[in-house]
Amino acid sequence: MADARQTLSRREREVMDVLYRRGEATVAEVMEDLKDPPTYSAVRSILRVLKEKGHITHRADGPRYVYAPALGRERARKAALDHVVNTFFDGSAERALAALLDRSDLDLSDDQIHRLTSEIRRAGEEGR
Amino acid sequence: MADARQTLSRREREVMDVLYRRGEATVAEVMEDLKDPPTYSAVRSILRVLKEKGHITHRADGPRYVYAPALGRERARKAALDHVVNTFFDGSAERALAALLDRSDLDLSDDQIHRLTSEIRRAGEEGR
DNA sequence: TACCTTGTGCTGAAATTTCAGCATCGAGGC
DNA sequence: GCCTCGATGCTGAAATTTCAGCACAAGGTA
Repeated sequence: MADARQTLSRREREVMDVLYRRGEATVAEVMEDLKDPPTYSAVRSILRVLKEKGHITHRADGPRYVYAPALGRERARKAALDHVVNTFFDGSAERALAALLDRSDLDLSDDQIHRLTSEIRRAGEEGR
Repeated sequence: MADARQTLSRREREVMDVLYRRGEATVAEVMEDLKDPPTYSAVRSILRVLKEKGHITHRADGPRYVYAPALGRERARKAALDHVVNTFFDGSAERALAALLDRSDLDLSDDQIHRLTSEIRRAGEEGR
């Protein structure tokens, strides 16, 4: 669902971002990654709410819980890209591509260039 | 600022997204674009808060106000892309690129393929 | 002029979010 | 066996967000 993210509060979003970045995380790990972390209890509280809302799942790892996003990373990636493309690039994936290519940290090796080039070509030929 | 977005509440974010999408908008236009809009007053209230926080500016267009993001679209685009790349693609612009190329709505013409190919090549050669 | 429409400024309260504290439970060391 | 550490479940209150209403101003029109 594309707007699952939309319904999240500020803290909830921050926590979800951590989970997406790490894949899964304990409460302590979430706290580490929050730029201005509240208490342990507060983080747990937010995780509980997220669990209730169905945005995350948790499994027991020995004595503690490990939390992970309920939505697969693939779908989340697509949703996030969609949102950015629609909001900031007039829905044009091409423009988003161009902006990505402009990033200063994009250091492409010859191999990568080759691979991307053929991917672009393939996408074009398939008429997708 | 990359985390300007982070400090926004849910509604505030929704409104900011509308403004980024449209470039600028009146209160009525913002309402149109909100998927589940509250009253006119409520929207205005949020805009006032956003203005106080410095996230938006407004200019008078005849009898009414037209609101626009304070941060230029270019910077906002970069920040948004950065965030997505860092959160969902392990900081790898290449992976984000690949995901973008995978989008079903990316229907590249030969010209576009050509242009993108040379852009990628240029980026690689420049060692950026 | 009187009136209607459409906008703004401001206020306060409902609803939600955010947070911390307390009680409890299990594992491991002494 | 007992105690401590580190975890969870739960509760309630502070803080913020969200929202709607009211008063007022400007422009257009009969």
